[in-house]
Amino acid sequence: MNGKKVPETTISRLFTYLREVTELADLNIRTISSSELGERTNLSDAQVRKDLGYFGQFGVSGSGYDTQELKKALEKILGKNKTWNVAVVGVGQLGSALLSYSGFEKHGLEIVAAFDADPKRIGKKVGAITIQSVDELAKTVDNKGISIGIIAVSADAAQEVADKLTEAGVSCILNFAPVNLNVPDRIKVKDVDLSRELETLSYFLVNRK
Amino acid sequence: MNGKKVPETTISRLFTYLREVTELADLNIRTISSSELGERTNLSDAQVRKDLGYFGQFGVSGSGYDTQELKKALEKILGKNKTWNVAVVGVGQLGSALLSYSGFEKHGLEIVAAFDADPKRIGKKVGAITIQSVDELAKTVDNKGISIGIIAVSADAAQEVADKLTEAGVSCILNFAPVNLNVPDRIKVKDVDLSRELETLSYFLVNRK
DNA sequence: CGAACTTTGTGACTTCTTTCACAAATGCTA
DNA sequence: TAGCATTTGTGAAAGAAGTCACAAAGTTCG
Repeated sequence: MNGKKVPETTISRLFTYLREVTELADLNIRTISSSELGERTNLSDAQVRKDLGYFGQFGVSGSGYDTQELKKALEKILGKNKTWNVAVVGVGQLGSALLSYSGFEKHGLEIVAAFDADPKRIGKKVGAITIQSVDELAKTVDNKGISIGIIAVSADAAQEVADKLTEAGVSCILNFAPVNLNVPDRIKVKDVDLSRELETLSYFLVNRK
Repeated sequence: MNGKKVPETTISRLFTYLREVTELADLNIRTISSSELGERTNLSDAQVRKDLGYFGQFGVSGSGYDTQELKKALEKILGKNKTWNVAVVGVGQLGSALLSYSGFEKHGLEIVAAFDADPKRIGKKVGAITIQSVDELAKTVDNKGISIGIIAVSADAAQEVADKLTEAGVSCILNFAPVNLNVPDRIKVKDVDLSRELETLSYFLVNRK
């Protein structure tokens, strides 16, 4: 990788490139040009080349990119070969759904702990995970080497949970609560807010021609 | 609204302003300055003023914004006072969850139809909705005045569903499938891709200092 | 081997978004 | 009412992201 800051949108597109080259590699297609890859992902050829250019030179003039090689390079860049431990805080409707969601593994994330404040829930099991009291959060994050915390509590409680996760030492927070969390810069917060998406749709409907 | 194009990020922030002023108005706080509002939403005062500036002049020099007024203005801008009819296509795990998700109403969206390709599912009821064959999509979209289609099918089938929704005449598509949909410009597509969010987290973990 | 063709990698340019900074407007106090 | 303090609204400047366009590198084929 050269020195320049990589836009987050680039990272996001890298995953779509990875999907495509994986498919192509499986079909035994050996090479693909930036323009073909762009066509398949609805992006311009220049965009594809620029995005890849942040991380090195993967292509060959005249023939394009080797699908196998590009696949491997992207997997490495994107950390697809690593796994991370995850804690879910809040085991209500959403939290429970996340605990039984099978998609995490596929992305190298493993839920290894779950916390709730409600005494009625503490001690119960969801799959292989026993719900713990939030008081045990710091200890467990440390013991189990948890680097990602998922906030699946109500908006009211979210900041408090974020503080606890921060103090416990996680690196990332995936926040499902519709609030702006205040955390130190070193912590990456990713907001997932279906409400916001829905709201944006309705704005579009009101203001379309 | 003046003539300039409004960035989508501005729209998104408008919703956070609305949340704040709603809370403030409920607490009987009469006015708020752009800097206070910025502090509460982790944004700069200039950003707040610029965002609001796209839609008119809502503030008063020297004292700031009237919370009640700003709330009403934002609700109007954002279409909070309207409702829209929604169709869900694909009634698997995700589709079923969406059908029983209570959050849509709160945002002025009402699910009025559900479709699936699987004959075993057609005719069954989920809540008040009877699952229909996708063959009836066009007719139903027209009859019920559906303007939003939600794609909750597998990646393979998503483009085909998008084509059908487009032809049927919806204005927006909320896409839960991890693919890039090709649709005409007049149609607004909103991708919701939890996988992508998760993947981005793992990139961050790999590349943090 | 050489000419014609393809495709990359990357600076320059353009467009979009955010921040700065200040005149103008209003509120507050004596 | 005068003067000081706030705060808005908005052009201008800065910064970020995306597009263009072309030299350089590599491929293909007679």
